[in-house]
Amino acid sequence: MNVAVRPSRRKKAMPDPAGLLAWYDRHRRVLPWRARAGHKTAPYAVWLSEIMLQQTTVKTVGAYYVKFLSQWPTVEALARSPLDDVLRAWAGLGYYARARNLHACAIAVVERHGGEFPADLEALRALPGIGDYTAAAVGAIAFDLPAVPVDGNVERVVSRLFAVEDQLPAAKPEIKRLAASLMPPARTGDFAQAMMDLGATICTPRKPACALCPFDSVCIARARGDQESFPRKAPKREGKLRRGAAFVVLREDGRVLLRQRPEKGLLGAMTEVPGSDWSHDFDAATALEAAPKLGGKVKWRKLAGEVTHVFTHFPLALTVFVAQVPKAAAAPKGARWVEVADLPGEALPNVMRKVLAHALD
DNA sequence: CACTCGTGGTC
DNA sequence: TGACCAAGAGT
Repeated sequence: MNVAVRPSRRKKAMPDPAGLLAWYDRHRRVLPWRARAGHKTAPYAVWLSEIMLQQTTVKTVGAYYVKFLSQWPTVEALARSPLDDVLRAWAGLGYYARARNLHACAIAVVERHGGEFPADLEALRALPGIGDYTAAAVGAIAFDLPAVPVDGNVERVVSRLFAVEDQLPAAKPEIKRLAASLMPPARTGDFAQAMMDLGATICTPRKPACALCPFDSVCIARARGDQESFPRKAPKREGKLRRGAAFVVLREDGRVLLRQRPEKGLLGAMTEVPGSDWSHDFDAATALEAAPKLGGKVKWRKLAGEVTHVFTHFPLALTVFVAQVPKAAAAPKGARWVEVADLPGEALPNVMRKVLAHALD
């Protein structure tokens, strides 16, 4: 049998990870959690950065990362700290289950692993808040384990390199296989960060800078000229508007009434002003039925306009009511009075900061 | 698999 | 200006 392959039908050369590593050595970004070339960031710091970077931009994470590392220099310190302190420091960063899992993970690392992150993918994957991506990222970046983390950047790079036609998320297994096929025999941590830097700076969602890409000559989508069409994605449907009421109670001594949200679910365990449920059929005419009970007669003033906010899966419009109460007014069960000057330090999600700004302006 | 879960920046 | 996107995990 003739096994010769004619040049015209020869497959394109495979992407060479060594070329990517050489590109990385010249163009790697300087980031707060990234050690200088040839050095390793401590596993705790790698883990902290990876949790914060989940679905969150590098720019946004920067200040939070520095603050956390300063306030909790070790995993033991974080594990010892009350969850509420962690939530206050996390306020504004979003996806608050990450903060709850971060704290739970710190405790688990102390209890299960003596305060040292395990250099083992399965053990990492078993910790709270660590999924496939983060286990591979910490394993590779902190320990150079043979693992390829696949995030949105890597999905984009790989789907273009190989022109993966299947839509996300169905294409994830294939993209993971293809990504793993590129893994170099060493420097897996640098390779992981190189793929992400490439996706963030060259292989961008729109107008990728292909001429500067180390994979330029081997990228199938680039050869076809339809790079921007990858990765293919299923259209996502939009959430319906929900409405609700928020109640800002201002006591004569300059304090505001706050309470805690339920531990799970939307904005779980975070602080809020009292309010109604948020629903599609909210009726502003009966909104005051949800007002906090303060004893005696309370005169509610409905503010003009609404506070709007957009969550990932639905937009929200809140009608804000304000009331002034005497200094002697007691807080309802589960609520507490907080000085206006102390509001910045509270575990208030941004939607609640918008409400307070609207009411206290 | 489909859905929940925040926020800020970009074009 | 609204839709998309950002180092995803849990259920």
